[in-house]
Amino acid sequence: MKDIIAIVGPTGVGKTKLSIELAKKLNAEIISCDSMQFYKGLDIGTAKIKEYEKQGIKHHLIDILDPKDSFSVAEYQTIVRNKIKELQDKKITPILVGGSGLYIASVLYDYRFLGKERDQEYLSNYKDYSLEDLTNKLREKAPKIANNTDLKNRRRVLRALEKTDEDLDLNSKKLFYKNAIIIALDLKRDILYERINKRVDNMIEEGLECEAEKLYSLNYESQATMAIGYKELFKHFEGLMYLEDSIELIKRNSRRYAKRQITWFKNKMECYWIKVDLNDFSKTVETAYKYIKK
RNA sequence: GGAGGGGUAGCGAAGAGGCUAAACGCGGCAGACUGUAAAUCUGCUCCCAACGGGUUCGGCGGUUCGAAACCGUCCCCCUCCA
Repeated sequence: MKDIIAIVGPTGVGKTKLSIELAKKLNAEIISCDSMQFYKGLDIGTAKIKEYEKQGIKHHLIDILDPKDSFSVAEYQTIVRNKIKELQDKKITPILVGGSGLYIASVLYDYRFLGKERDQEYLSNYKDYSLEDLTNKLREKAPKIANNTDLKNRRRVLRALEKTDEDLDLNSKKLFYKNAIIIALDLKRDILYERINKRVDNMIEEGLECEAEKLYSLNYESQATMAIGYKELFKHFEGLMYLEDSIELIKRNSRRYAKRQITWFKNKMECYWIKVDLNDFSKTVETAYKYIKK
């Protein structure tokens, strides 16, 4: 029997549904691993679970942040590991559910955040530097780190500039929890994409535009405002785009996101993959349950 | 019937004699990613036994050392006039 369960997969496969079904069978509570569901007010666009859908199952790490707050994986790791301990002490099985690969990996694997954290002020010094300038600077300052950095990625190069050699000595291949299981949900690509498209239409019907407008009116630039489903509508609010085009963009970005998620789970984590049975979801639940009991 | 505009890879769209298997965007695929991660970034996408070869830019026929680009002709589409 596994004592920590993670349910991962691309957006729109049915992670939430499976997590509830499993939690009902186990003495379990759910910990969200969704980098956007942390934020209050981002409900429709992040497909946040609704109160009645929870069916009495306790959820953690949802609505813990204000949309203008910033957050980091390192903080997340600490909070969640503490939360896991707390639940286990109470003999409750934690089920981690979400699609934010790095966040999940940071908890489940032996990720260590030893160096300096990101420093917005420091980074702003380099605002006007070209990528080339930045790479040269990095090569000069820390050649070892430069060799381990994607030098075509401006954001990475910037971050690398504030890294220390401690960051190089990282061991993340090992599971942090020995008895954890990662279940990854999957669907045939075209079916997944179709579902994603439909889900976006539903979100619009449920009032995503209104929700986005509220976020927009805060007039903040933060991690939350980069969420898919919101940033595209902002373009419409700014008069740069027709509503229909914004909606299409949301669909496109969601599809691309799903694809990136699949790449991550396939290559960065060791998962038990389950093809979701859309006609008979109980079969999917059964399969997952079997893996957990092993 | 007359006058214009146009037909380019899965789609949209550049290209107007050699540097073009053909920009760019979309779509698709693969990948990277340890402190912004729903972010950020990279590669591939005509066909093949593929560091080489084969077939392309509506059809056919020309001009030329050389054409997607020039000429003729035919087919199709759009706009306007009758």
